[in-house]
Amino acid sequence: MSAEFEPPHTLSIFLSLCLPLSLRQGQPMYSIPPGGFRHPYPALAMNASMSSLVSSRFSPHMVSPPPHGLHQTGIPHPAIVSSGIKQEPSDMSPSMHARKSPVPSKKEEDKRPHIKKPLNAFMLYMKEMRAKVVAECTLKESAAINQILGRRWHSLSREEQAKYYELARKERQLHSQLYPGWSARDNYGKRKKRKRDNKPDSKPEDFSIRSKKQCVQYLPSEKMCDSPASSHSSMLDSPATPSASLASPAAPAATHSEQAQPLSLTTKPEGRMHHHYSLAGKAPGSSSSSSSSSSSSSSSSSSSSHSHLSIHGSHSTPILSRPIPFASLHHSMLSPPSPYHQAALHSHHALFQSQPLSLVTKHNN
DNA sequence: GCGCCTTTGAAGACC
DNA sequence: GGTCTTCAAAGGCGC
Repeated sequence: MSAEFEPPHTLSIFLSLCLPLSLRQGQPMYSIPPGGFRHPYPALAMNASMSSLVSSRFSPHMVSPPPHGLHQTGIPHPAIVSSGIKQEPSDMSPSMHARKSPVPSKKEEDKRPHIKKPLNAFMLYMKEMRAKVVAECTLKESAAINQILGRRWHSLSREEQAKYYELARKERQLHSQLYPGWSARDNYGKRKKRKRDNKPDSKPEDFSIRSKKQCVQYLPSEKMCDSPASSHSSMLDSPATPSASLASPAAPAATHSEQAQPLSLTTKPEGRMHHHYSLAGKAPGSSSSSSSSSSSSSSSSSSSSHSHLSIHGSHSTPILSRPIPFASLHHSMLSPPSPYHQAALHSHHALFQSQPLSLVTKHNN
């Protein structure tokens, strides 16, 4: 029923969640990409200002008042796609009914609309900036674009990042309001992600050797795209090896933010996109990991192309297992994950700028 | 046509 | 509690 087009509670939720947002004050938070925009919460996109507040995750046809439009529940979430992954919710009859049936059969489960995860801050940033980078760099491959965006992300000011953190937080809130029962776990396995190294005969060091292309090498010098390239290049290829920086106790005051912050460090061994350092008591170059340019990712035996940096061992021998994005180094280590920690962050700003390479090592208590 | 690549962040799973 | 894994977006490319 279209009568439910605008569930009051939904609107109020949206308003309470999103309107206070002091995003996009100078510029549109989400520029409209060539292909049209996708709105995260189309049902809530009542007006221009609102729609521009939230990220875009739905195709235009979703944004404009759909003929059959909204689900009976009146809460068509952008994150909803029909069973298949990466599908546009064309005939969407969203989510809610998935949750209505308490014990869905397997068949129903397959039909169950796919409620996507809310975008995190970086994803929101990417969505906004992708087109820009594509235009600037004439790059098309997302892998390359994402590399650039990743570095740009870290070059953002605290305030700028905070905007996205805040938006992401609100998105999560809204998402949870709309889908109280939803869990990220619901989407597990729906992506048919890459096959892990669970092949019985795959050696530990094999999993890093992909027959497919490693990834797109983005050439910084060719374009004005992203100067940081040179910086991280110098940063990570520099004598100051990751281990050196790892050894740095770093961010003494960042006690709070150390929690569960995925640490990343991507190195760019000449000509390669990255390889992974494993510092678990071994030198980066020793044995499995970075000895060759074969982009060996030793990390954990089961780790994928991006496992997290984990610092463990005797609390003094950090292990770097996640590909460490050049610029992300300092961010991961020094910057709080969210605006919630901005205060503390603020005090670290100077350090952040002057000490790009440093890791927060866990000190045993 | 599916999956990988690549990025960061959030959250679930696991130990 | 700490670590690991998966997924979210995106589009070119390999198989």
